[in-house]
This record gives sequence, C-alpha cells and structure tokens, in this order.
Amino acid sequence: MTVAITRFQAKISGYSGDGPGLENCPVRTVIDHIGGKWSTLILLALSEKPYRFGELRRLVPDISQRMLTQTLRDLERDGYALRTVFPTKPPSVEYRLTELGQSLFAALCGLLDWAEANYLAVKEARRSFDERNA
Amino acid sequence: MTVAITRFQAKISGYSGDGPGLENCPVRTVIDHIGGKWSTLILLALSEKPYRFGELRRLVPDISQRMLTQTLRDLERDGYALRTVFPTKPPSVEYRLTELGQSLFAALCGLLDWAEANYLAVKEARRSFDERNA
DNA sequence: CAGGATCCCAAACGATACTG
DNA sequence: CAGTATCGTTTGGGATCCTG
Repeated sequence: MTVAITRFQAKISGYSGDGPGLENCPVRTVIDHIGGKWSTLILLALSEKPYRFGELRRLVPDISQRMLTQTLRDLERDGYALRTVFPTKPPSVEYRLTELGQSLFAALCGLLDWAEANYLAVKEARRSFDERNA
Repeated sequence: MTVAITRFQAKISGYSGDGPGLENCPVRTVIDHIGGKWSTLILLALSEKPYRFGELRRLVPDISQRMLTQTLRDLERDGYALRTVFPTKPPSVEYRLTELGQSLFAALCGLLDWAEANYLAVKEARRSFDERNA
C-alpha cells in the first residue's frame, strides 16, 4: 500500500521530529480538539439545527453545565460554531454550525456510521481480550 | 434536515438518559477510545504496514515508551491490532492491523483528509478568536 | 436563561529506572 | 528489544455556589 505510506509520511512523520513542527501537524491540530468527551456529541446535535444553551443541556442530560459551556467555547474558537446573543430579558443565546462546522460534521459522518455498524464487534473484542488476560 | 434529526436521536439521545444505556452508545463506545492523544497516530502508522515496537517509536519520536505500550494494548483490546511475538533473542514483536482495524482506518480517512484540507482555516479561526477575546 | 468562579477528584500523560 | 513498575505532573471533568 504505497498510498498509505505516502499518507502517513505526509500527515504525520514530517511533523513528528523536534522543533515547532508538531503544532503544524494537520491531524493533531484537528483530532486533538474533537477527541474531547463532548465535542462530537454537541457537534452532532448542532448538525441537526441551531440550539439554545438550555436545549442542548436537555439533549445531552449527562453533561455538566460547566463542560457544555467549555465545549461550546472550543467549538466557537475553532470556527465550527457561531454564538449569537439575543439581548432579551432573560437573555437567550443560540448556537449554530458554521460552514466549516458543517463540513467537519460531514467528514465525521463516515466515522459515526462505522461506529454504529461495528461497536458490537468492538465490545466483543474487549470482552474476549479481558477474558484471555484474566 | 430531518435526516440529521433522525441520526442524532438514533445515535445519541436514546443513550443519554439515566440507566445503563450510556455504555451502549455506539458513538461513545468507539469515539472515546480513539480520542486519545496517540491512538489515531499509531493506527495511521499501522495502516501502512506492520511495524515492530521500536520502529513505531522512531516513527512517532515524541511518544513515550509507556504510552506507546499502552496505546498498542488498547488497540489490541478493541480488536484493531494484532500483536505477534517472535521468540527470538532478543525478542521481536510485530503489530499489524486486523480487518476491523483496517476498516476503522478506512472510516477515519475522511476525517484525516478533512483535517489536512482545513487545518489552516481552523488555526486561523483560533487566532482570530483569541485576538477578539484579548 | 446563560453562564462565571471556585474547589476538588480522577484519569491521562510524561520521566525515569529496572528487567527477561 | 520490548517491555514493566513507580512516581509525579498535568489536564479533563464534575459539583456547587453565585450573578447580570
């Protein structure tokens, strides 16, 4: 698979040495930030339609408000989400995906589909591994 | 986008409530484990061809030997990688992707390509955000 | 309603030393 | 060579209280 060799060299190895190259690795730049516990979930929620803060809390009941705030800030900072404040009383804040966020979501869909199709195999592999190493 | 609504409801919401449903969420089961700092990198390396422990260390110079061991164990446990010990002296151990690992890698490729194509936009978004909130 | 501030814990990660 | 063991640090994340 010469293709894959090229892929790896291009995507990783060139940035793995010493010096300031690490921050310029595309894979790390992007993956590191969607690896959080909640990022993909919120991204997935917002891919549906814009939501307000409280609505997101209800959609993902087991997220703390602290982490919801922080996850939304991160998504905003990376250019994936747009935050709009409506100066009503009490205030209301809407979050929606940007074009960049929508395109990231589209790229993520393949992985989400894979997860849905194969997670049982993964769970079984874990069970089997744990049994062998008991 | 009714499609996305369906996707979200199916993939997340049903598992987000109370009870033991969370461990059965496909998205979390898979994403949580490839969200580590090194998993995708090692997966990417092994997608090229089988490697030995020391070769992987050299390919990803900034990984500690402790984390390389642990990442490889996790990949093995999830059924993505196969570990083969050759009882030579000194011993030599080869890691290669399983079918499951290769199919996960294929599903991941879309995201890796996206990262490569868009990471400059992400970096710029971050810079701009940090400037606005200085 | 949508957070900010603070405290605290657990997990992830890194560095170093040692071994079959 | 390919690990294991131990330690210390750093980060991620949860709980709680407070506010415009």
